[in-house]
Amino acid sequence: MPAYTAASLKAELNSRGWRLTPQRETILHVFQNVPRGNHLSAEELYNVLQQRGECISLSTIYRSVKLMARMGILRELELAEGHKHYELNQPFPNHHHHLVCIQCNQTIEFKNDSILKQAMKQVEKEGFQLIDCQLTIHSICPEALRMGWPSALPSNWCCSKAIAAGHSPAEDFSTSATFEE
Amino acid sequence: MPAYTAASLKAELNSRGWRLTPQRETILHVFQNVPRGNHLSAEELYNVLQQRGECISLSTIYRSVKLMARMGILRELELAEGHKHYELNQPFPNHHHHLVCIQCNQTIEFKNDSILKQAMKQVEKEGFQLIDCQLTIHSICPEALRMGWPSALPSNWCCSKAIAAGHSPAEDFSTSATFEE
DNA sequence: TGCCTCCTGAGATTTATTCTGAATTACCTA
DNA sequence: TAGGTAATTCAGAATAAATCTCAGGAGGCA
Repeated sequence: MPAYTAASLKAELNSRGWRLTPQRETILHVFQNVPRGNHLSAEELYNVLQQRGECISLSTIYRSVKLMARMGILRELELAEGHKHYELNQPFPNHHHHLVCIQCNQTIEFKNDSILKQAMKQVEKEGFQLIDCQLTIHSICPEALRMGWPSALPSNWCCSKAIAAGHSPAEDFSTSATFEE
Repeated sequence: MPAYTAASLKAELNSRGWRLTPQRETILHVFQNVPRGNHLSAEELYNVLQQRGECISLSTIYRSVKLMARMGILRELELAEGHKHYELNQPFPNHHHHLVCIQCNQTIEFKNDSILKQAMKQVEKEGFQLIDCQLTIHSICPEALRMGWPSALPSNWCCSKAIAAGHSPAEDFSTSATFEE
């Protein structure tokens, strides 16, 4: 899981019989410049690209993102309900896991090297080859608990922290994807 | 995460303002009698129930299964592509995690108590309340590797082990759900 | 440079999941 | 134990994420 450049992406693709296209390069570039802790869905990625004047069709985005996940370049996350998110699959020391509130979708990243180690041990034992490992913790955030979760809360209730962080189930994620460039 | 009886399920539901219905009881009963290592999708659960002469509508199944996942009775698994699977959320010593081949969807369950411990530590640190924690390892199985994954394989190729175990992407899971009763 | 594939884009299509509204029923209280 | 109330169910329609199709375009290798 190295930090890909155009050249190394091309090498990796070609070695598997696939091709480097401007679209694939652009998509990887977006993920490499998303602020830490921000994951993008296919639709969000589409919007980000449109805002930058780069138009890549949704089909291509879905195809590219899935391809890169299979290659181990991206990881496919299942955090919020209803759609997948993607982020760079980073090696130690940036490899991390997710703690999610199932009420408001608020997500906290955390690092724990021993988890990756244990996954590698398990994979080796079975003779498999590791692509990615994700520990996802489903839980309830403190604010929801204080509000009397679950009986007192409507199913779309969202805590203030989650709204501030852009994790609200109702909110459009596309605008939260700013860049560090 | 106790072993639920009708009475304890009722108590748990009522304490949250929800009701015990025959449908919910039946659904829980099915999960309690599925052979170990078998997860069911909503559709598969529907078929299993039909085969047993119990007819519960798909809407109800989706709603019940989601409700029980929120309660921590079931866990929602994202193993194969395209749809979710559910299984009982079991406490130590039956709590387990999944190793998945992303080529053929073959799934291996494994136990590792330290993962749950570390998740609990993390949850406590953030003041959250644990519902479930899942370590999902995405990887490539030995047979796919021997066959020259990924370049030499069509995207729907499935290894023999996975077909035998009913993990084939193309296969209908519904018939594999037999009971121990 | 040219050929052979693979890749892209636009839009139709698929399919898991949710929504809707009327009828039913579980639970609480008297 | 009966009755009121609000949750729940069912059937089918609706939604939306993701995939498929196919014609035109372009990357990679000889």
